[in-house]
Amino acid sequence: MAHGSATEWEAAARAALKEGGHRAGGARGAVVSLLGGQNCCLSAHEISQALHESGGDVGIASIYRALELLHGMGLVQRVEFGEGTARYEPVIPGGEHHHHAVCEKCGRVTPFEDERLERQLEHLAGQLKHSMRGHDLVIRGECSRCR
Amino acid sequence: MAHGSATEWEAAARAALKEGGHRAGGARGAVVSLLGGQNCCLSAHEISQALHESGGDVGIASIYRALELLHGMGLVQRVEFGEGTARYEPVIPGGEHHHHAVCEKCGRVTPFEDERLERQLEHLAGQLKHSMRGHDLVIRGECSRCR
DNA sequence: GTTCCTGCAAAATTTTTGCATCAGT
DNA sequence: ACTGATGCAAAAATTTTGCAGGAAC
Repeated sequence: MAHGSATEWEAAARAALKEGGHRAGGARGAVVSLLGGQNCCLSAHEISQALHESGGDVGIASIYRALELLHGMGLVQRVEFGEGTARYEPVIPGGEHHHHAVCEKCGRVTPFEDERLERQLEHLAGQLKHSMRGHDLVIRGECSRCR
Repeated sequence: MAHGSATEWEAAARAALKEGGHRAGGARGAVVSLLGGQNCCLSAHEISQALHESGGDVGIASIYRALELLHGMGLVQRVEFGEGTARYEPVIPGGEHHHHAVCEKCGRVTPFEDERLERQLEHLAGQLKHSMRGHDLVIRGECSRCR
């Protein structure tokens, strides 16, 4: 079973891009590298900032375009925590998933995973006769530190 | 156990507003009435349109303000399906929850609920030492019609 | 009469698009 | 060279805020 490490994702993403006839130099490659070294979600603005700090000079539009492409290929997942900005994180298709607990007080995001939950979601999707290309679960409340 | 009907929600919402010293005439009352007759989620724009069609004349800013207040009181839940716009739906605090399966092809939203899932989420939040004021689950895929 | 609410308009954000230029194969 | 990618700037869309007038109590 796939373990889903960040580096593995980068390799998978580059392979999938090449497979689809897409180049991965310049801006798109920078986004893939950055996301590959990331285990949780980033906003477009955070990606832009991180790349600038690494010396790269990437237009925000290219970041959105790269994310849109990767999202369409199922390589990144888009999540939204109610801040008005979307966040993106790497996902290996068929690999393991993780979910997010968001603190409404301090904004901290705690990722977690649970195999039983995954199985249950498969089961529920089956009951609805709905295919499941992905899913996203957010628990909102107060984190262990703020309580 | 609460059954969570729409009308019940409207009564609960009006009571909670009065309790909190908030008025519910004009724009805010119109939003509460509309949401009360709704079993699933609406965007701010859809609310605005629906109210205009009912002859009401409600500023979009007041809709956002009403939703913000209701959200802060835990009476509406904010969900986001990756369209770039937020959607809002009535929730009775402590009442039953429902979740959403979104079709990536036709956009149709299928609400569903599952008691076992709720219990499992409680359990997971406990493990994380995270309180759970609310949660939101979206399954993305293709609906029964599109498959 | 006082306090809160509302609508309009302007502003702030986030995301998308057009287009000329540049880079990868 | 050819095709696709990039960056800039402008546009579009969504959400928030300021403020003067109006409604509720």
